[in-house]
Amino acid sequence: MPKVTEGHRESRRQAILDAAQEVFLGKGYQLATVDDIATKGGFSVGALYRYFPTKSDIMLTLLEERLSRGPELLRRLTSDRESPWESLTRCVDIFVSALRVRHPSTGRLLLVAWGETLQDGTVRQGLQRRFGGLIEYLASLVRQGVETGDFRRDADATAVAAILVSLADGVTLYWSVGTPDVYLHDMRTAALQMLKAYLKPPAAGEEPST
Amino acid sequence: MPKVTEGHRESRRQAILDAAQEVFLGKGYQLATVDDIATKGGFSVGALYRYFPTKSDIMLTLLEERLSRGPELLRRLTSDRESPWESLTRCVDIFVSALRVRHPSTGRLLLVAWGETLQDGTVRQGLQRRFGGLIEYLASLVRQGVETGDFRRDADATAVAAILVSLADGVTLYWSVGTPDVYLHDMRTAALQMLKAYLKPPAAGEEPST
Amino acid sequence: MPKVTEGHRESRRQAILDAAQEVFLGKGYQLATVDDIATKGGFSVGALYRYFPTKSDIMLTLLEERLSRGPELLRRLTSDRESPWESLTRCVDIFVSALRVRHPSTGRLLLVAWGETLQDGTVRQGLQRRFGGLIEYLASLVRQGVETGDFRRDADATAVAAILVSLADGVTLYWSVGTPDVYLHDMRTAALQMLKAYLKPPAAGEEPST
Amino acid sequence: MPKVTEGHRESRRQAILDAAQEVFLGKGYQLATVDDIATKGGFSVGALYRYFPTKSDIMLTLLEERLSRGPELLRRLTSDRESPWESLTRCVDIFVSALRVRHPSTGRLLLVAWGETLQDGTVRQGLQRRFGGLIEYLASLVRQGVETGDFRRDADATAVAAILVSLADGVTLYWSVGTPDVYLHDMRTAALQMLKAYLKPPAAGEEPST
DNA sequence: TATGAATGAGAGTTCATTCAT
DNA sequence: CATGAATGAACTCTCATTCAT
Repeated sequence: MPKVTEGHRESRRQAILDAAQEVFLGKGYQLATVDDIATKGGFSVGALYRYFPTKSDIMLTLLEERLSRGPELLRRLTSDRESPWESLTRCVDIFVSALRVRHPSTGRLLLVAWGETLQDGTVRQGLQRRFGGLIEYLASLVRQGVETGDFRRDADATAVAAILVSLADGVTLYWSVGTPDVYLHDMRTAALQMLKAYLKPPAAGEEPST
Repeated sequence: MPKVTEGHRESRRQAILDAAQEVFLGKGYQLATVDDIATKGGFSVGALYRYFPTKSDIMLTLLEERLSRGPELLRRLTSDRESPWESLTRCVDIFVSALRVRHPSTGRLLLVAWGETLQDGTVRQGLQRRFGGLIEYLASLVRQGVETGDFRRDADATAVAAILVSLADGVTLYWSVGTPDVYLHDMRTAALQMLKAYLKPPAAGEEPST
Repeated sequence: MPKVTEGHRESRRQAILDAAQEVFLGKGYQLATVDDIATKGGFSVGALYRYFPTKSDIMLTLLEERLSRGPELLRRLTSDRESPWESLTRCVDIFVSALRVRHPSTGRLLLVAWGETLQDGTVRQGLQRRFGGLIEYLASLVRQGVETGDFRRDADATAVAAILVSLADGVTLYWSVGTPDVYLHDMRTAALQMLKAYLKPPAAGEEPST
Repeated sequence: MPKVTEGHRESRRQAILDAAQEVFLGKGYQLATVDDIATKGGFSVGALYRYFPTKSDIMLTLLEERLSRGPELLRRLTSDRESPWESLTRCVDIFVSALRVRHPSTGRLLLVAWGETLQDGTVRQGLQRRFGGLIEYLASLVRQGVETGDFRRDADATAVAAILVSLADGVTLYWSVGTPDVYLHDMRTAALQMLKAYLKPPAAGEEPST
């Protein structure tokens, strides 16, 4: 029977993760010190070490709990009854709104993770698993469209999916870093147009969606 | 007339940059020590500091000399007399072959640079400038195609360019890290097909390029 | 009348000492943590601090209650009516059997205590008091033998006693640490022979004991 | 070709060992901090780490270079042409004078080493090897005396040697800690008398050596 | 000029002790 | 009374940078 409720413990854990994320977003993982995190969160270093055995584990947990959930999240938000094309569109929109308003910090977190990729194999694998998960889902959507006859018969589902994910991550990086000339709205439009032009070639004359 | 010829000095400088790059690619910037670099290159730390005032400057120089040259390189390799579409295709091919055989290490260098983005504003600006340069050139190609009537009239040149560059960088990251399911050849084909379908909507029946 | 019986309190105290001793024997005093002790004993750190004000006090108590009792114990076990020589022999035998079967852990405890000697004056004094107590008793036995004419007249009681105790402690250390070539039985025999040869020089031919 | 002479490097190394020894003697290994050592020696922590990879290595080196040389030292100082009995006497005298005037700090070093015995297997093995070395030499002296007929035929060489070494170490500990009632001179006399009475039983009347 | 030993601030982590529950 | 989460000073070790030789 724990002295402190499980809920308390969990909220504390989240507070640490919040503080850590905030600090990491500011100066990256390597330059962030454990003291920074403790100070930001308003607790002592010792407290932090009751919840995570090493600084690295905090990063890994962040990656697992706040970054790698992407694929399943996307699945949940789109798998209602809608056409594959609508689902794809929704995915793109979810991505854009997540980046812009919903979870802008998650974008920066991805940046932090990429930064650790060379020095920490676990981070690398985490990112790769996330990539795999996203690919898989998007490819399944494309394949579905091919099967229903909505999409061109020779569409390369995996390649398209890989392109979308790579593009999304590339955009995320530049956006997270405040690059000028990254106009999410315009890029969304153009990307969807390209996708549509490829997947649904105009048998008859169709005007592109906005 | 300097005691040591300018040529000698420059070759030494390049040796340092080579050693540094090699080390950075291996463990990232933060974890690489100045001793690592000196050891790898076979010179003393002191020597190193005669050429670069700080460790950070080495990184910055690498970024400037080996990463930011991208735009002008692309320009040089494509601005012969060819159609905008041929140029775009060439750009994609150059990218793929650079990643795969020509300068695979440059891909990893980009990864290193992204990692430093959060902690070093200069690196961030370097990447953004590179982005801007690439965008500008690619957008100009698109605009040219629109003007010549090769491409659809309402094509959003900037958005398409931004998409291509973001995609390229996204692919570079995943590729540099050895992610499975990143098949450059298939992605190249699909991307070109999408691009063509968008820019050159089939007035008549055309088969996609390989 | 205390809420908790004095007996309960005492048994708890002993449980703590037991746990502490076990942990100390394993990794020494400095490396043993208070948590180690609490975990080993199955109680909380807080509980521990209700019985002992500091970690150091546990060590000191162990020293006092389980190490410094040596002299009086020896006294009790030998002061029956027997000749001084028999008493000395008994002392040696008690020592050997204590080391080997009775209280082998006490030997290791002595080792722990010696380790703390440099950093803790109280431990040092405890060991010295113990030394003094043992010396005093053994010397009294020798003196007694001299008075009764059993032992050579010019025997240096204090020196012999100091030799015996130093020897015993030296043996204890090496034995507790599992040193090869420490054969207790052979050493006992040889030591007694030397002692006898010195204290009871053969007026006539006598064969050595054991 | 080293920039700094090998001699310089070695003297620096010794300076570190000296400082470390001094600090260890004062507060033991565990409580001594690396800063203590650096401060005592007048150099920076960093310098220290150029010569020894860890704090523990300093201790180990001290053990190896300043403690484990005992056996060979003893050998060198006694193996001239003299009778086994003279050699044994010399050993005892060397021990006493080393303790008292020659290398009193080595005695304390032994104490430090004993303290680390429980937490560091390498230290333990070092002490055991030293023990073995001493035993071996002393036992060989005894055996020699038996062979030449100087000593009693049934003398147990190993046991006697083990007794002498254990006794010496026991005495060293108590002496190093400033225990009252440890009179080296009297103990030396009594010990030699006991040894002689045992090894050279008076066939004819002999008076004991001083 | 080149060298690499030296510096020392600062990193991650531990743990004796306290105290709200 | 018991608990065990929290504290934070102190520890060992690293590494960018300097500078005597």
